[in-house]
Amino acid sequence: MKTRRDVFQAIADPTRRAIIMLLTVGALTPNAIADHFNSSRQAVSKHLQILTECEIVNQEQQGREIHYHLNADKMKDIEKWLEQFKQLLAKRFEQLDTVLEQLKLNRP
Amino acid sequence: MKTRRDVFQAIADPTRRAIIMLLTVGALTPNAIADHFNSSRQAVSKHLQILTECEIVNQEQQGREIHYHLNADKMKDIEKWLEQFKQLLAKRFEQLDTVLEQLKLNRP
DNA sequence: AATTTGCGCAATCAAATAGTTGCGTTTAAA
DNA sequence: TTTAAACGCAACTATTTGATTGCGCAAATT
Repeated sequence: MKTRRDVFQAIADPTRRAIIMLLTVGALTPNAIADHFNSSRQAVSKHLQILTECEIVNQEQQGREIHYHLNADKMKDIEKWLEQFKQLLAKRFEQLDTVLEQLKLNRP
Repeated sequence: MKTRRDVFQAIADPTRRAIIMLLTVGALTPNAIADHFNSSRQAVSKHLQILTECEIVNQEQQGREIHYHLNADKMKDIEKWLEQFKQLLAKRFEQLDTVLEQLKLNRP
């Protein structure tokens, strides 16, 4: 398995989903984030690293602290995919409609 | 990590996302699905197993063939989460708006 | 009846993940 | 200046994942 770094990978983990939610409110440091969970700082740090690689999060150094900002725009990738899916599904139902329509026409 | 079986896990893999897309058009057998990719039947079968456990897909036995149907409803779980996220984000901007509003009021 | 086809299942393997522990570095506080 | 806090990074472990191979069973085909 090649290491994938995309939004879908990012949100696959429940802790990361929680971190994303946390960061919607505002930028936080790894310690601040870890305080909200039962996770250790290092564990959070690893997730932040992945989220950074997925470009869902940016770092901002402030003195000895690093503030992690959410890049909410990246979440649109999920929306885009969902939209594609829904369009395909709609088309499928259109086809079904066509079939049903034809059945109606052929009725005696 | 306890094995999670949720929609987020299901869509984390690109092959599984492709399978989901394929199944929007209609139910297919593992072999039929495998024909659309460079994946082997067994590899596809494993993904189908996961998708089944995630309840994104249902099996329907027809003789010696098994047709895999998409349970499109399950995809709403993703939408729900995205919606939650967007609401949180909106609230954040509301707060920002309040702050900006106050800054304006304090202007000379 | 013999063969082929479609499939699940188990065993196996390499790579990735999630997590921990233990550094070292830089910045801030005493 | 010494000490403490906030990190990143590397090493290490257990667990999961994605994929392959080979087997066996049941349903079609011949």
